[in-house]
Amino acid sequence: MREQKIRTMEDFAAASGISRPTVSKYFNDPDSVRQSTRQKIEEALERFEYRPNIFAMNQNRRATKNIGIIVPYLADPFFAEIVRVIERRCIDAGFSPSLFSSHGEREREIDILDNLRSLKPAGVLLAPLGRQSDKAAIEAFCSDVPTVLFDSSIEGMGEAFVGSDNYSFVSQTVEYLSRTGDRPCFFEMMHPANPNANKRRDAYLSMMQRLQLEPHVLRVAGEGWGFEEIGRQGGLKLLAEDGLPTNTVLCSNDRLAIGFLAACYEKGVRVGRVEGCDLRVASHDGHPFSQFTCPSLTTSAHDYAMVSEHAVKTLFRLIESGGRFGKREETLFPARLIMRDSA
Amino acid sequence: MREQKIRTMEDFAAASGISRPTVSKYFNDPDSVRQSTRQKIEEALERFEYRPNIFAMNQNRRATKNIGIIVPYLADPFFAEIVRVIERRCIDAGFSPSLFSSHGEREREIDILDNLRSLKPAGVLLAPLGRQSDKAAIEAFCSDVPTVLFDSSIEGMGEAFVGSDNYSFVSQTVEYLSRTGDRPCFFEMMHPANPNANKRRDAYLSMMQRLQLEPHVLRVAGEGWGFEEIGRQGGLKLLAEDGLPTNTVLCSNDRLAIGFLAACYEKGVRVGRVEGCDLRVASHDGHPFSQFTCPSLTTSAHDYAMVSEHAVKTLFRLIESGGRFGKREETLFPARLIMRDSA
DNA sequence: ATCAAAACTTCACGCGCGTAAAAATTTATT
DNA sequence: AATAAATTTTTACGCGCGTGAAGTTTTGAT
Repeated sequence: MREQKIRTMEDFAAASGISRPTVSKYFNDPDSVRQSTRQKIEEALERFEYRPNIFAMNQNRRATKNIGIIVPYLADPFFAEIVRVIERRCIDAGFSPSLFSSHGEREREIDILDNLRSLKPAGVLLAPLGRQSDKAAIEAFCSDVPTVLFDSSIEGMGEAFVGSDNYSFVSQTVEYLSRTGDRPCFFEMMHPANPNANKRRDAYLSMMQRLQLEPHVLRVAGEGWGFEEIGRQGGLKLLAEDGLPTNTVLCSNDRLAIGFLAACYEKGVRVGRVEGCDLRVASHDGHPFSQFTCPSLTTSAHDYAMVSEHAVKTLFRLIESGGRFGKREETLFPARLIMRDSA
Repeated sequence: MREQKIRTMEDFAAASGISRPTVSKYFNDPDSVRQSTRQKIEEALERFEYRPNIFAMNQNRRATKNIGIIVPYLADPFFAEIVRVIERRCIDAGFSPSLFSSHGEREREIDILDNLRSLKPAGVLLAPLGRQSDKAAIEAFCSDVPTVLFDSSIEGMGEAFVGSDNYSFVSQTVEYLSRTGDRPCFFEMMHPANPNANKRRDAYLSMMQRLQLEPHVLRVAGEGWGFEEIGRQGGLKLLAEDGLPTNTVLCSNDRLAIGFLAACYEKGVRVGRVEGCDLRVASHDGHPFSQFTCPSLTTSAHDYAMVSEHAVKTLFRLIESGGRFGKREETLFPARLIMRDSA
């Protein structure tokens, strides 16, 4: 009983008995039309299953409903989890999220920003590569497109930053470890990809000072995003050289710790907090896999839900404010210590 | 010294001294214009950094240059790795890939297909959820949009399927395990999310028969995409009940094995192939994390590179063929056994 | 130099929809 | 019932580009 093929908004407007400009208004914001006409349109929508041409829409709209999501490294389940939450919120708010991963490559990040620009997004959630990022490119992008940074901050860029408080991570682990056993030494990469790593080291040093303990930073070779392998190689080297100053190792992040634990296992070093163990290992992030390491990893976890939730809310607020905040906002969420078997 | 603002292709054509239709032709395919004009355009392109409006382009083109990539579960690094390769190939071929993850949810997959339709993609690479997928929705989608399935096949859908040969996985692990030790029992989920799991079980049974060994399938409770936890819980239960008929466990996939290994560690069961070990554990997939388990996991690995490469090539061929093949193609790549410490 | 093929230019239309302005209608307020 | 306010309809234009037709120029082979 379908009258005729509905192809354009013109057709659909005729079929629903509403003028096209009003229908257009409805699709832009269903609440902007009178309740009764909204009902009529939605009835017709069920009868004819028409969808406006997305390209024609975006060509003419002042602002699109697109939202860009950029993460540095999708093979890290940490980001996959955050993306899942963010996508859902965007869709629920009537936006179309587009997901991009820099895959740890500087050039990819630049290209993504470039392509995203032509999508004329209403806003962008950007977790930058960090040290590898082309600062100038990001700065230029942020001045063109309303952008909220998350996970890893770059000084002064974006209208807002939402992330975790690195000091909170480290203070909890250091406090816990030093209270329940030997003082922790800090295990990290020589050239961290991410500014969070630097903040964590600083936090470690300051905490140790506060507790009047001698700090010890172990920096292992390796670059790039293959953290596990770097942690493993570094661990093997340290264990072979007997290079651990204490029997408690605090890793900068969980992926490094996963590699370090693998090294310990290979070398027959028993990790744990119970009697008979040689070493305690703890870490930071609350990585999805941290509960399946051997032994399960004691770690200080991001508040994933809060970070992603707040990042999205901030972006929505930014969009509503016309793309600019008066001054850059910075929100940090505290971590939550998860005590498991490794320390 | 920038003469004036270049906003439209009209402006750019004037600035480059080429007519707009020819410029348009160039952007559609740079090789479709004479070498000398191509050069002129590209010179102007550097001077003026103009980019055509993507929405106006796509609105009028017969076929867009968009390619959709859909994966069932992005938190699995397996897919993240495949996506990385596929994206790169698409970009190099002049396409714009859009990435979507169903995040293990049936409704998300349906929505993605729905949204993707209005992007009028030239082609789609789809790794379906599997058992949870809405078969009718996928079938309808495939009949509208040129689609190549990968990773997990659905009988008869899509113009082609590219994946790994499950029999190859299992035959290698079973052969190796039974040759070097006790016969393997097969560890899997009660209700696998993915048809590959069924094929692997069948392959196990047939291999065991061929080798004249008694098969033993252990099916543990659990649904959804949290394989590690399912493997862990199942492992704990089996170990507590002393429910293992042999001292060799072959897991259906690596994520299950990661959980199973965690259970073994918790229970103090020593896994490995060397003397003094209680149990051997092997698995399938070649998961990026499988080398960091404790002990490192012996597994039969996908040929990631070949699968992603061939999937992309097949899609390109499909697009060039006008979106239809005469008959459905199915390409399976063999696995490669990676011997590590767990078995 | 000749000529056909290839490539380009000019001209023109249309894609599907956003949006502005003015007129007509409905709703809310007193 | 009268009036103001809110909403919708009518009308019309334009977004930036793809594409076709017809005419002109360039190319490359003879």
